[in-house]
Amino acid sequence: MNESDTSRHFLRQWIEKDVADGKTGGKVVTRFPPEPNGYIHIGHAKAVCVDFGMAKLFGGECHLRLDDTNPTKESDEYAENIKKDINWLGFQWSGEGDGKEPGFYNASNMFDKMYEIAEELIRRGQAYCCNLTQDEWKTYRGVPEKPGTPSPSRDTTPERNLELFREMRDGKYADGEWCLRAKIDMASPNIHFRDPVIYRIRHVAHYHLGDKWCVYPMYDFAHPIEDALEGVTHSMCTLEFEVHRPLYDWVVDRLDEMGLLPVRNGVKIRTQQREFARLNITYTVMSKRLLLQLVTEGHVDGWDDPRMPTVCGMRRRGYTPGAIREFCERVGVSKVESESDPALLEWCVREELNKTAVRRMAVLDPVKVVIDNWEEGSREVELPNNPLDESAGTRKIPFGREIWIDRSDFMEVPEKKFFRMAPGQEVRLRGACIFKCTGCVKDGSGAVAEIHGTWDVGSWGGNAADGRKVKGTIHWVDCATGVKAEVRLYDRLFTEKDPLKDGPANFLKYMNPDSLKVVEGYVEPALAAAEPGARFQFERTGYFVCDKPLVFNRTVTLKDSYKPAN
RNA sequence: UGCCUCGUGGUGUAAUGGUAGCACCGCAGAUUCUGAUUCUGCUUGUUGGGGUUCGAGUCCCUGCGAGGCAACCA
Repeated sequence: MNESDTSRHFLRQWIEKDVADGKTGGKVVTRFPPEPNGYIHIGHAKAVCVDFGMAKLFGGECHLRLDDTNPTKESDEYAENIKKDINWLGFQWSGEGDGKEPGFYNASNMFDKMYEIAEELIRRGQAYCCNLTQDEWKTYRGVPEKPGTPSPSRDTTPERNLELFREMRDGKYADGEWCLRAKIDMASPNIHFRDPVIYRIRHVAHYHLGDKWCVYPMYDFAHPIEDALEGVTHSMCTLEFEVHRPLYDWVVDRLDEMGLLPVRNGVKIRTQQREFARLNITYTVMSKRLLLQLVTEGHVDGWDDPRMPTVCGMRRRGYTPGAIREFCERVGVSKVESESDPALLEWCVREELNKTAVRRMAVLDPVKVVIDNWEEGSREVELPNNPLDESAGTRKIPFGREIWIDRSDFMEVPEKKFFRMAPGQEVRLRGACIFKCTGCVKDGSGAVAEIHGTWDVGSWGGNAADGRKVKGTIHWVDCATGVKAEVRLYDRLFTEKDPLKDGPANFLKYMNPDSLKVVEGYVEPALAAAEPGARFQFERTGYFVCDKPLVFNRTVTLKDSYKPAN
């Protein structure tokens, strides 16, 4: 799918019109503005695809901006990993940048400017310092149905406000003692217009600027300034910010009055915000807070646990950047809050891996088969690395008298339409020969310990000399040369479609106890050389990625239309 | 309840006043040395009621339902 085929969703039409109307000054500029307070997940990946995707579609640029205006939760570890994950997804920020790195910005690098703008607002009588406590303010702000009450400080003179604000900046006051409010409209039905806080005191070191500041701007003040001053034309965010848009526009209006809006090719660039629905996926949670809880309480092995919906987790699970992008493309962009089916994600990754992943044989639940009429020694089977891609070549696999097969490929008493191994029934051993089971021996507990049978000596390579058909083909690993490997079988993290149905405090009870099964199996010799990150299809089983030598993580199973007869 | 937003098959998404389409899921069949892939076919939909119009998923009114906002978080 190329750009021109992508959906003409409402954001795209919005930008198209602005371009046609000449509002962009010849360049569409978007931005992806994560707060470095956690790892990005598949939900952010959708935003990344939208923000970077729209810029690319219109030949513009997308800035990566770390929205680091709240020092209490942010860190460099998060910042670095966010950059790594975006790159891995296949995107590169571009544009001028606010330092050495093109396209890269920190909101915090604009703190000086924001502070100046705040002072200017004070001078113009559009902001004032307020020392109401948060509890008091609740009462003053009131409820949406009725107008609020003005703060007693609302009419302080600009001179006095300037003095107070500078004292705030200089550390004269404790956290929460004073704050700076925009002076807008205490009667507005939109709560965000009732004199919102735009600066608060935080005696906390910033991960990036150290203790340079003890006052920090609020999102509603900082974000439009960042967008406007960076020359962003189209600022896309999620639905919950819709109510903030009038405030966003208010700030941009003030910048306009101050003559601070940038001009490109003679066109004044006025940033605009639009909102789209965030991505939700059933059987998982997407909130950073809850993901953090899973990590810190040890319910998973870390942010990159392959069961996590984080980008780094999905990477370890074996998902490809292309599959994730395809998924984001296919779920589309709209304003309807919806829940996507994980089946679509799985389809996307199978779709890609089917074309690209190298085939190997692995037996995950081994039981031994002895070929009683086998001559001594071993032979070699040659199989394509990928039957869909001749250029992938072939490999040779040793085959001998004793092989492992999967326990589920044998039934002592076969049900109808069981095309695999069963006494008296012929089955093809993939690439090798036709085999007829003669019986099995059992251990003390009654479990099958060893299967016996004979091979059709005229069928080497897999086809019978007389041309008779064999319905079933199963995979195998040669006992003499097969290699032991650890395989992690992952399943969905939650058993409930909506793990939050009883509220975020109770989601843990819906965790899937079988979300991880570790098994030891045998894999064909070629897999001993697999390097971390290499992806394979284990034939008839699923797609797997090498986590470390001889350890494989299951990305997704193969589709399986075999249904056991009740 | 004040304001804002949104309702199209099971799920996601098109149709921008003119034949309700696509994809995933599901089901059935064909092919197959992976019960995979591939191919073919099928089931299922415009939130209710009024109105405007030759014609309404689309425009208007009114119900109903869902979500958001009321942090010195983003």
